[in-house]
Amino acid sequence: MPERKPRADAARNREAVLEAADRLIANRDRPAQVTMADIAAAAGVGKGTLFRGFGDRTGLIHALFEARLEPVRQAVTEGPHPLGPATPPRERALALLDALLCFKLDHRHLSLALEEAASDSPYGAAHYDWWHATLSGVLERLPGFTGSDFAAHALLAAVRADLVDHLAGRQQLSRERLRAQLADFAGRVLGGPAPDGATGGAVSAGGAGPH
Amino acid sequence: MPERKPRADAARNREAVLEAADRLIANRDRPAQVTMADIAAAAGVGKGTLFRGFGDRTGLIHALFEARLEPVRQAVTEGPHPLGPATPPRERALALLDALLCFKLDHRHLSLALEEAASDSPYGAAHYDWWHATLSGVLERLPGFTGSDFAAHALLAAVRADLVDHLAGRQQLSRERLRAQLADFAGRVLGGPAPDGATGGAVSAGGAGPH
DNA sequence: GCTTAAGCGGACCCTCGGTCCGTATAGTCG
DNA sequence: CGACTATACGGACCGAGGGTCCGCTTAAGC
Repeated sequence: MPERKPRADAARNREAVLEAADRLIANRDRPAQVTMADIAAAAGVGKGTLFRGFGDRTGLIHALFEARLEPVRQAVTEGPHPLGPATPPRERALALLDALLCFKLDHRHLSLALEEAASDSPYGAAHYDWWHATLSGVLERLPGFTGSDFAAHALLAAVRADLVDHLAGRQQLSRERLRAQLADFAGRVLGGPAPDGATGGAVSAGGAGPH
Repeated sequence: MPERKPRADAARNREAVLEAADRLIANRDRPAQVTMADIAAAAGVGKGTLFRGFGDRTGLIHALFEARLEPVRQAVTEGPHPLGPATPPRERALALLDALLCFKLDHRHLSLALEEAASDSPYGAAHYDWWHATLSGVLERLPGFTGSDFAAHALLAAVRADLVDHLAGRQQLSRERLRAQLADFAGRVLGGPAPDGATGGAVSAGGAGPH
């Protein structure tokens, strides 16, 4: 295959851009306020470099999001107990949702930016499909559970970035309270026995986790 | 109060603009493709008239949405059986969600436009607060139901325009199938007895309803 | 060191939301 | 019915921001 490895300065610049974008988005409170020119300036590169490396604004945000999400994804596909594949379905579904919620709380602005940058809504973005497939697959393994496809969509909708932002930011709902509410809600959807405690999921990298 | 009634031509133009916007949004498949200039041209007025009458793009879409939603709102606040206030909580909650889903299906592009036009996410828009307050209030009357505030948010998230659009449009899920799935999901959240049939809610105006 | 192609960057372009102000007219009063 | 004025019209204009282009720079192989 024609995979050519990029020049050293290109790689360095790519990192600088991602880092600058992350910082800018995290600091301004409306992600739309961060312009491509801002990012280029903050990273110390020209606009051309941004667009050559990422295609367009959506591509840049997407790449950044993907990079930050990677640890969580890893924890889900091959990680240890609560998130990993060995966990029994009910508990794992709750852990997945909790981890996703924590991630969105920890990367509030970035997640928000991703949703509003998505040219055609979050749906159709690769990472959404992945979450949906994963969650849906887990639900399917719950004995007697039906409609797992729609249920997965609906549960994921409950942790959408703008809703999370609205509740945590505008309405000052604390992290713990939010997690508890979500667990309560999800538990009801999954049916079966009430959980005997907090789910405690979430990966440590990037600050995600109970905090 | 200084409520002056508008000049006749102003009122006529206002209607023309709403009508043109509705038509354009419904026909193009990405609402963002419809520009303010397009709408002005289609309505046979100048851009100035648009902005004078509605403030900005968000205001225009909002006004249009509000106008189309009015019948549903009416049916909820003072209408007859399934949607009206006299209905027992569980059934009414299901009817509300079903009506909202039907509305979003019937006004897919408009709802989509509203969500992506909202300067700061759907949350914080007046109509969302109204739906949330209403649904949350209904849930509260369910005996033994807890966390109705969050549950209302989560349930409303399940019928967000872009998700509905994704399922109905991109994934070709039929109207009836979608309604059944939602009813199933919501039923699980509400707990209690399984419903004995379709909820059948939705107002007739504007084409909303079982179809 | 020399060559070369990968990479750089910022001037430039275009679209689109939003503004402004000179002109036209609906509504009113004598 | 004609004059007067507040209201509204509309399109030229503006600024911002995403995205492009091309002459210059420089890393990397020989």
